[in-house]
Amino acid sequence: MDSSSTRRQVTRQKLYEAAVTLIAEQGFSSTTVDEIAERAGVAKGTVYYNFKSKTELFEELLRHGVGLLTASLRAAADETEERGGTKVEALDAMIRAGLGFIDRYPAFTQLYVAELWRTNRAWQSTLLVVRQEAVAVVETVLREGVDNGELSKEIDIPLTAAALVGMVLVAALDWQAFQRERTIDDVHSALSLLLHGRVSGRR
Amino acid sequence: MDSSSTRRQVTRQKLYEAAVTLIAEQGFSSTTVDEIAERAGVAKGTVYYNFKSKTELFEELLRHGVGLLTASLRAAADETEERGGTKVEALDAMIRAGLGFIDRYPAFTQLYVAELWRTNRAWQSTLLVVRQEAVAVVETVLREGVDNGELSKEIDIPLTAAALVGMVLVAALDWQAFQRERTIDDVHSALSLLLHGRVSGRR
DNA sequence: ACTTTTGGACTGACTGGTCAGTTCAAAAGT
DNA sequence: ACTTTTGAACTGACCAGTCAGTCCAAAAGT
Repeated sequence: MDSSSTRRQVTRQKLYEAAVTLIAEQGFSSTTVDEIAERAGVAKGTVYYNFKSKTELFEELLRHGVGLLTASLRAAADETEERGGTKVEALDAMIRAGLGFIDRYPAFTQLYVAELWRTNRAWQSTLLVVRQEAVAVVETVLREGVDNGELSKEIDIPLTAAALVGMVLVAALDWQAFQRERTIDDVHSALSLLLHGRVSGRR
Repeated sequence: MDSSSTRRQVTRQKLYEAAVTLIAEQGFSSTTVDEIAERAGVAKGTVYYNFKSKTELFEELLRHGVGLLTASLRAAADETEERGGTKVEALDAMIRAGLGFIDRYPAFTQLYVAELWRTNRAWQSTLLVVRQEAVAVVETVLREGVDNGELSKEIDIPLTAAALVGMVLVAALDWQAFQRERTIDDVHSALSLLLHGRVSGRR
């Protein structure tokens, strides 16, 4: 993460890690600052020395995590681009990147989904910005695909982007929570089949 | 349940309605029983006369809501069956039914998604049962479709069911939260296009 | 070399408020 | 007669945020 490994950075990182799992399991409100501090192996005061409030800690956590996700999606898209792949291939690569992210940071994903559609919460505006960054990456690829004729002009870009993201998110969380025995490749090919429209039996 | 007393049922219904919107907005832990009672226009004592605890109220809410959803999905599937429609048509009808449900009970959907993948919570077992009921309806249709050759034998039924449910859920929540101007038909056709594999530009 | 000062990082007991759940006598509803 | 609801007061656990003080390594002073 942050290259300048000052003492402070190390502490913040420990706090992120402690907070993300606790909040994913219990939700924001029923996770106490004492718990976070204890899990991070740090005194409660340290939390407040490093963050203005419990909410601010959480918001920075969100920014941090979504930053990692969008970076990973963009990398997948760019890499396909460089290889001269099609846009559908880019989408496929992004699905895989998304699954990889969720596999590596399941707690973060859980927490993100749980908070995303809540209204009236302190961090709504942060979430909105951060969501748009992630969805925009998918929308861009869809738009390019429509422009070069590879994708149907009929598609509704924002809605399709949302549906694709949702498909990946929910399938992956379900996999993590209820179907642990599957491999990431199982999940990827199930989603790939849907993306390529090969669910109905023709061919 | 106790079909005897109508008065009690009315009170419980008012409490469900109050609780569902408040919890969807704020989450379970930061919603107080006093708030729920006030919004329902009922005394606090009444809450505890009708439910053992705040948690129990919430669990019954979950059961109640998912009951409505599965009933609506099953109705859509059965109706298509009776009309002699194909399985893909049944899936399409279920997507529409799902969207209709989310449109009618957005708060419930929000709350369900927020809680579904949490681990270590009091009501986890309730959620697990209730989730399985809903997903099973989709899995059944997929299985029948594979059996009669209408759907590809390649598909992984549990994963595809999860992905389809996720697609609908997330697209609909996004629609409700961020793209209110769209109609339910916009959303339905975007999802339908995906289901039929007509995203790639061929015809 | 040696003492002293500085300041960033951390500590943990404490405070003030909040909230689930209880109690109960009286009223309302059926 | 009986079930259900009311309303308001009360308890005790719990928790976000505070703050006076500790720790320590490196800089400054002698």
